[in-house]
Amino acid sequence: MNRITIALVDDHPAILNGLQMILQGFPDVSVSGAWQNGDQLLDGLQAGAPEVLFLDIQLPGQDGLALCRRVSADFPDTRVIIFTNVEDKHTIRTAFQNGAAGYLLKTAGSREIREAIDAVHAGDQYVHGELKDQMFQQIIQRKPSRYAPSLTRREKEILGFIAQGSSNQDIADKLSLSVRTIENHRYNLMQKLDVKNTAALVRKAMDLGLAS
Amino acid sequence: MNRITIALVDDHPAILNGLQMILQGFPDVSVSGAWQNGDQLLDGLQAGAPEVLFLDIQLPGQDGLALCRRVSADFPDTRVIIFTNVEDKHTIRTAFQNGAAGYLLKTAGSREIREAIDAVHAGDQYVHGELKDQMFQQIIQRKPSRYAPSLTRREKEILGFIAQGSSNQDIADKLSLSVRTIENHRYNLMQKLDVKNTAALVRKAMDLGLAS
DNA sequence: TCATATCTCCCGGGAAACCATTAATATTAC
DNA sequence: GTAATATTAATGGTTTCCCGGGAGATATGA
Repeated sequence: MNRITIALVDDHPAILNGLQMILQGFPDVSVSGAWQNGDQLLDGLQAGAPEVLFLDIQLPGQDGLALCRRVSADFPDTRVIIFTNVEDKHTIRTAFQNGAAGYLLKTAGSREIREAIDAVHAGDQYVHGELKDQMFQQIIQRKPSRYAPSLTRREKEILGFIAQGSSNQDIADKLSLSVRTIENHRYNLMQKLDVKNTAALVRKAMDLGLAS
Repeated sequence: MNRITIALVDDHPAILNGLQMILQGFPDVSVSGAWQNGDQLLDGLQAGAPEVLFLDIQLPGQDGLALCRRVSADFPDTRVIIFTNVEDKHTIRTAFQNGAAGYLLKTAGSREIREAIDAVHAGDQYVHGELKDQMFQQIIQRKPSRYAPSLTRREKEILGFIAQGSSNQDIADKLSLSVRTIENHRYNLMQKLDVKNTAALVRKAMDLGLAS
């Protein structure tokens, strides 16, 4: 019988081992490689590409998504499952755009790993149920992400105006405040959200669900 | 043994009958009402509220979501499952904001109906898997809106950098171009998107799906 | 009530973005 | 191979934002 060949990439040896352990529990699966970074992966693939590749995208000094793209392009028969803790919309979207076939959070258990392997091996897309739930919750109750810093009422209000494209002067007029005050709030907002200009502020506010 | 009391509202007799048929297949469930519009529902509830209510929100001449809100407020012990074909984000969001406990598409089979009943009866939220999948697909394959003006390759590239929070200088360095050139592209972008500052540019780009 | 957080407003200088136009090259497309 | 579009870049002036500090007023809550 043909066993499904699987390879793994993760910079944490513990996770690499843990995942390997789970996979060894599947009789029809054989692990053909377990690497800790992109270079090892690319080397290893020369010796033969696996049918399924578990890829962490938070690798030190490397862009895991670019790696995914490269592997998908160079080894079209290899189905890549992103195996990570990253769960923001943008990363997920980019992953699939870069050729990923599946997306699993590291909270996944043996059962979900099994489902993911079977799905992608059959040519389907697989998405972790937990992830779908989270996305759904984000859609239905536009609540700020739990990673969002807490903003004061005034700050939220002003952030809303900024995200709508109002200038400081506009906001000052609308709220009957001094432009200086708005400038200051804006400055504080950038501090709290850890960004250095308006573009990044708007972007991050939207990503975190702080602006509609 | 206490059977779960369930009532139904749908303006199509066929669906009403079909759903009732499925529910009769569950031994621990008893259908306490089957109505064709909101008025009948409100009358019927006077005689005793069910534990679970299947509610279509496309009722002739009535706002099904408002009905959902009213029932949820007046009969807090009744768990409402929206049973409909409507699957747009806004409707779904409003449904849950109006007190819905579950959301099922009419494509649901006996098994999903069973799951939905059990989930909401246990106090959990239930969302049709098909719906979650569709929402997820919307998120990951975001194509530019058809209302988006056409941007040149360079413009898209630069818009991407701007949305990430890069300054003109940053972008100029990365692309080995003059800051003047970037300024110019940025200006053209604002013209094309009809906005007057960076904040609005980023916002609009995201709304139109031009920036990930 | 007293402390802490928030909101308001100020200064001032430097940096960046905004605006409108022109124009020389590249690239495509027909 | 010419016409249309895209890309690059410039001028030069205007406006807005960015930054970091301080300081009084006003809530809010333990």
